[in-house]
Amino acid sequence: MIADRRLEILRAIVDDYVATNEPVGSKVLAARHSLGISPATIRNEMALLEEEGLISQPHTSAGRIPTDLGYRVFVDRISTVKPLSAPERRAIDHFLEGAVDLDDVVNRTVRLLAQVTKQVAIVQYPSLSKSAVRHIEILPLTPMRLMIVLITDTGRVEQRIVELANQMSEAHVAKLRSQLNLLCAGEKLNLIPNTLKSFTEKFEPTERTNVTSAVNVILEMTIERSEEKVIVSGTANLARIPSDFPTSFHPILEALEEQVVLLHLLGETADGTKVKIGHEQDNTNLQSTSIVTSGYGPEGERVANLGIIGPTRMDYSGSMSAVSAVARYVSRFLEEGF
Amino acid sequence: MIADRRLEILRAIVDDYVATNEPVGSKVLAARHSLGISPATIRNEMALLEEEGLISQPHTSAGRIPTDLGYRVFVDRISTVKPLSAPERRAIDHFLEGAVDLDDVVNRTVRLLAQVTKQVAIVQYPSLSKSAVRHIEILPLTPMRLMIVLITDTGRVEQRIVELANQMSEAHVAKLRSQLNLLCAGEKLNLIPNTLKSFTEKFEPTERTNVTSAVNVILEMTIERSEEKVIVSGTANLARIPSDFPTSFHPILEALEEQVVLLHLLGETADGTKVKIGHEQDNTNLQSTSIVTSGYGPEGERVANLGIIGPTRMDYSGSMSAVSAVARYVSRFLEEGF
DNA sequence: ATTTGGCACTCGACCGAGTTAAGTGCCAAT
DNA sequence: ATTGGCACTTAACTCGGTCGAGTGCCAAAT
Repeated sequence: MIADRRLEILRAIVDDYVATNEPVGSKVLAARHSLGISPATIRNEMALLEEEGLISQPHTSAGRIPTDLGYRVFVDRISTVKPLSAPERRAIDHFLEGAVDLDDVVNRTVRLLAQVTKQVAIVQYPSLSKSAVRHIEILPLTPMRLMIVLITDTGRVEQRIVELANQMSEAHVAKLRSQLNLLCAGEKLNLIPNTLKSFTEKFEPTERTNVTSAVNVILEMTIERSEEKVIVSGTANLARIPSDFPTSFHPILEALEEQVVLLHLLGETADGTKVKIGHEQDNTNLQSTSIVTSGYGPEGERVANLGIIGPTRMDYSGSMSAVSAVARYVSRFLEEGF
Repeated sequence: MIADRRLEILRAIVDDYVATNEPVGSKVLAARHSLGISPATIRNEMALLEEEGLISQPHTSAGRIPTDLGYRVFVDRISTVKPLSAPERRAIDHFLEGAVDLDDVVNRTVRLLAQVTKQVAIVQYPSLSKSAVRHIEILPLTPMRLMIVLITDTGRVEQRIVELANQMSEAHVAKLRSQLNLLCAGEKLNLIPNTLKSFTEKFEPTERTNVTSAVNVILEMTIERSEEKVIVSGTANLARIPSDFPTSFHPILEALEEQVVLLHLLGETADGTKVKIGHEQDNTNLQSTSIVTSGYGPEGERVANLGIIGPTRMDYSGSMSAVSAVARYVSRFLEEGF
């Protein structure tokens, strides 16, 4: 069990280091924070903290900086929820007013998050697989071509074009449309494959090839896109980081352009705010960054994640508050429908 | 009139400087390029080039680097179309195979462009105002709420939700839908406001308020979004630039996140490949960057721009070839419909 | 009239030695 | 257990000196 005082010192180190980006020594620590304790005592405690692997020295005659483990302890045991400032509060309470569609919601959210946290923000689109079909629209473009539009109850719209093997009359298209909607409307996307299993059997043999092509495309739309979409904002904030640039910079920018990597970073969708620090996350290129995420969506069934990514040396309290506040607000907004 | 030989020297300077990122002096110039001329003569010519403002010295005892004006002359008078390499050629010929919708086309394009040019690529979505309505779909979500989906012939889909003042029956919705499509199908988006001018008059007074709300939303969809969408890829390539980072970096990343700024950078949509070098473009934060753009879209009526942005010190020949090849290819692809 | 080699000059980049300041660990005293 | 004192370590900074790439100019050569 680590003594309380030692934790208090760790907090002071983290605070100072985050603020100044410089290894912090015993003297300044004693001066800046009034811990009624002399530098010498602090030195002793620091030696112990180092033994426990929570802090380390870049070189012999320098101050200490927190290790990943140190940040972890800080996040889990020390950091308190930092209340948001009044302007932040206000921004979060209003940023979605007048949002016009899902794209708009997601865009506003990611921008706000980047602005408030001064980090790179990431927002995942509400996952298709957990949302439900609102409507399927079929439009004949030419007699041999259909456009299929899938609209979900989260307001998302997907469209796809089907090439047909045979001509298809307006009447047949209308029949297909109404049958599809009859079956699928209100159905969760992940259940659609099941719902449509014996769908083609309702049609006469001559129509079947066409219907099958159409159905296949619809299935693709529901499944394939469960590889979800992610958007990013605030990359400019990276330039604030004073780290050793060319080295640490390229991989981060690269990761931010790869949907797959980002989805992996965001991780499992779940309630609550999660923090991944440095090496805790397995992407070797991003081991000096930390990620703060939170699920969002209707109560009980979080449909997607949002979060921020920044240097391990970040303001965890502030970031966590902001991320969870934004997640809460977006959830509420989505629940009410817009 | 500038002598040919002097231009030849300018070309050599540009080539070398782009390749090495180091001011180039008379001696290496004579060595690397076989211009059958001694360093001393080159020095004389360089002095003249400097007088004309095409090159400059960072400090007295350094080599020369091209000025913005120098690059301009290079681009206008010297640079030859650099043929694409075989792999580049091949990549460009196939990158759109199997593209599934407009988003997909734009995404693939921007990524390819970034990859081929090793710069940051920017692609503007085909502009709505110059495309035409394919279909307008109206879906009743609840009796008091409609979803309107607008599909254009470029394959773009926009959706919006309308809150109604009064209930609206299925039959009325159907009437509205068919009337709208009758009038608007095939119509250019920018003509829609005109087309719908006296549209409401076709309806009975009791329906009018609802119809008006719907029409207003449609008008919004056609007009408001003429502020077009732009997407970016290859920001990671910025990290390759060896320039004085923190200074020049932040503003670029910032610009890349601002749709408005990007649209301004892309400039007017027009045929042919255009180059803007350093100060030629008025954004004070981006004066050490150059932009290579080209319009794309169906022959004769280019509907949008695409291009790349990079340091003034860039491979203009290569970039221009790549940008125009990609633009040509995408145009063809869009023309054929996909 | 051009081109060229030679030469003196300039100025940033690089190197090494010396100094400084921050910080530590340990020990003896409180 | 805490503290002040002290010797020790080491990165960062400063400096003078050297080096080398590059220039401009001039007189000789073509």
